Amino acid sequence: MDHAFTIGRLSKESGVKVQTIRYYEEIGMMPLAMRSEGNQRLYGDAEIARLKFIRHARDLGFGLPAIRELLELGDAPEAPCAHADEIAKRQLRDVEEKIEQLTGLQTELTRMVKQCNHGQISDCRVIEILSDHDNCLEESHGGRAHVKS
Amino acid sequence: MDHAFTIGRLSKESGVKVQTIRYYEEIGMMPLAMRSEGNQRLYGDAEIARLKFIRHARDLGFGLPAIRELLELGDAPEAPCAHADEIAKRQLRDVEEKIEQLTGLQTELTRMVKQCNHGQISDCRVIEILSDHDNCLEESHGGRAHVKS
DNA sequence: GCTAATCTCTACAGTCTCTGGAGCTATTTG
DNA sequence: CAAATAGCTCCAGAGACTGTAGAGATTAGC
Repeated sequence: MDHAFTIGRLSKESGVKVQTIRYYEEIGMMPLAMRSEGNQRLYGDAEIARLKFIRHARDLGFGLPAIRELLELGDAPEAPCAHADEIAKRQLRDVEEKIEQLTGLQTELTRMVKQCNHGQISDCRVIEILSDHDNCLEESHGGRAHVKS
Repeated sequence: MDHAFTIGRLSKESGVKVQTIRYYEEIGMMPLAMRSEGNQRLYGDAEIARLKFIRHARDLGFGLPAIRELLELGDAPEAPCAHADEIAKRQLRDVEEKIEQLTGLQTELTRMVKQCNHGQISDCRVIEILSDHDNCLEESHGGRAHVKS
């Protein structure tokens, strides 16, 4: 935990590319790293965890602004609750919604895999099924849960 | 079912923006549309279903390459199941993994919201939850979610 | 100690997936 | 039939990377 390492090692440990790490630093998702005598970035274990977190959250479909908020919850655990609570609640709603939708897809994919028993996919109904799910379409907040808006 | 309609109606019915539909055509996610005398694209019901499917899958965090694969399952209904089965299983694994991670995050966020009601978030473990997931050796394929909110 | 291989640095161009605008044409409707 | 609406193509830009070039830093082998 003591000896710092450079960006290449951080990249390997976290699974985030070197360029991406520098990009995250640039946009403030990662703190400004200490520098060595020769101007190379130096990191510790905390950065590995942070990057793994970002990577997973990205994989789960969160946008960087959302992830930034989640990171803030961890960065300032002593902060007054009002704001954090609001963020946590909003993220929680988002997460619950994602789970719900994914569970629906899981069901359909499972059925499909079952139906697909080494024959032909003559009645593969993924498209039908997913496109007929009108109920989960009109979502409150304009559909895609992402940045922007 | 018979009368064709133009892109605006398709957009409304599917919930996908006009520009995005044209973009999908450009990159081959949607077939080249027939054109009217005046060069306007004409569509039928099949396109509505296809676009709804794409939209849902995007909302769920699938990348276009993955969606393309899923669409192929429906486009080639006479194809032998082997490959399709494999794709479906892979997507299913991906979905299950996401659900698992999201559930962990959900638990943590719920806990935080609860704690918030009583004072402060003394130990926020959001990062830990999502950063400790080493077992899921990041896999490429199409899981990437580029949706941002 | 010197050199070659291997990072790392900055800066900037390009990709992917949309999204929006300008300027013009087609269609609908009052 | 003119105005409003919708569509067309082409182009720019945003978000989140990804890759490349050229120069400096670090390390490993001799």
